[in-house]
Amino acid sequence: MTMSDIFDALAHPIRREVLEMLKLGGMTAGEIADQFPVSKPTMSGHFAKLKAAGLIRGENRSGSITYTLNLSTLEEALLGFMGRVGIGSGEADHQGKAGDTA
Amino acid sequence: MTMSDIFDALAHPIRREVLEMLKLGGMTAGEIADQFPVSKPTMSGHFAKLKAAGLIRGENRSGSITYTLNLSTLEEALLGFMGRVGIGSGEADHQGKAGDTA
DNA sequence: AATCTATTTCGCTATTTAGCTAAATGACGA
DNA sequence: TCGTCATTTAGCTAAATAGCGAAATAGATT
Repeated sequence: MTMSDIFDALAHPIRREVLEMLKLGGMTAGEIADQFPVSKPTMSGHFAKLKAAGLIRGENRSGSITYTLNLSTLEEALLGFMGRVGIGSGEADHQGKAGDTA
Repeated sequence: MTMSDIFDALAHPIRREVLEMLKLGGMTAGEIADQFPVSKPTMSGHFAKLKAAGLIRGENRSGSITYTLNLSTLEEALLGFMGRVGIGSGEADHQGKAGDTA
């Protein structure tokens, strides 16, 4: 659940797409896997990374596993990083704003 | 400069830290490299990736190279992705800026 | 030109990641 | 229990990534 876990998880296009799909609601591992041209074990590995990063949650529901998006983790990580590089609301850092001498 | 380039660039902690450092202003390659416990050739490789992703710009200034943060690329990518997963303004899919699936 | 400094490119090795098939696990229905 | 479906784990290979030291390049300075 560290910051690096999260950015590692986001590094793979398939994993980013999985997150996008889950935006619309929970889906089972199989349903998700069917949308991608890789094997199910490979997809299972992607799910494991997303789960390790805290970006999705798996719920065991009657024989299959439904994954749901954990939006708050993602939001916290991305907004936090954006703040640190100076994007968005000024809650980035407490001292000098960008723009002074290099 | 694709979406994947950007997220690949963000995957490495050193590269994320470089971006944070540059928030305060431009720095030369050597100045940046001195802050990290890896060799200069290794840092040079990190700069190359950040540059390929469009996240920094290098300016040749009197014998050394000053890198500056290209905030707009980063902002566009992160806000775009956040929009796609449903973070931020309710608008989910704005305009696809990256059609990469590789 | 010769040299010095800053940075990158070139080989090279070690580690990590992504993908596969095959086998194992877990839950469910007959 | 037996078989079946859904998913994960195990074991492997190929490719990508990160790191290094040595050498090459590019600008300045002498």
